[in-house]
Amino acid sequence: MKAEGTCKDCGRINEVLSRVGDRWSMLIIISLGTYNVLRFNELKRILGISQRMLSLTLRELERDGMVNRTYHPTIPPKVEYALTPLGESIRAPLRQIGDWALDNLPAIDAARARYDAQKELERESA
Amino acid sequence: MKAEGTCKDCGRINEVLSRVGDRWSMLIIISLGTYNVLRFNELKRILGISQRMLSLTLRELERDGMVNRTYHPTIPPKVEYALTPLGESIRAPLRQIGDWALDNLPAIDAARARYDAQKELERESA
DNA sequence: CGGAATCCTTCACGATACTG
DNA sequence: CAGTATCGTGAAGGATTCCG
Repeated sequence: MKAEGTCKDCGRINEVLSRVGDRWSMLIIISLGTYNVLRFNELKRILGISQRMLSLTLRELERDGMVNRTYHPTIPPKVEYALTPLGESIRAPLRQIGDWALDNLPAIDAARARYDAQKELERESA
Repeated sequence: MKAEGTCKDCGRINEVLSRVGDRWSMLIIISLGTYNVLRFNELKRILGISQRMLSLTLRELERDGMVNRTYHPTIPPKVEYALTPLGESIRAPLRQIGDWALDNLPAIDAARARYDAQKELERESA
């Protein structure tokens, strides 16, 4: 039972947001946006991601049409990854969130400090 | 070992993005943005979320200063949740992603269909 | 009504080893 | 080099029960 009471596309939108909000997908998109083209092990080294997760995440991104995979049948083999136009197009809204995060991290940290201090007081008075 | 090779704030930004990308956090923010004020069980009913996850997620959002919790010591008790200004402020960038998702869902679906069909062909030829 | 505590299952993820 | 396959663990999340 899903019960998306808000709107009927919320499920799909959330699906996309989950993909974007996913740790590795986002970092891969950012990296490819920055370097344009990267090989498998370059991404692996840059992100500090396990082979397994990199392989899985890249496959998802490729399937969703966000990333282009180019296989060069040389020896040793060489595989290059780049953003598709679709992948490029998500960078702008992604940056919006990133900018918001940067702008509001201090506020979030302050809120957390307040919250934790308050809870601490409540616990002492018990 | 975290190894954020991209930028030093990437860890924190990703933290925020994970919160936003999280299924329930996002849906709660959207719901509170739509209805302004909601009680615990109203949110529960609207979202089809378990008590446990709703409680945990609301606490996180409150701690981060995104959501305001108001306790009315009546009988029976009544607790109301609403967005703080900080919570309100994330709605705009969130909408950007939502709009992107809506606009590009057909492209994503098409890409998936292409990908799956291609993989199917490859498997047949084996 | 609005939670907190407990239990239990699933699975996301990393580490490791193997292959073309 | 660029993966796939397998295994083990911790954490996420639902169901249930109890409490102020």
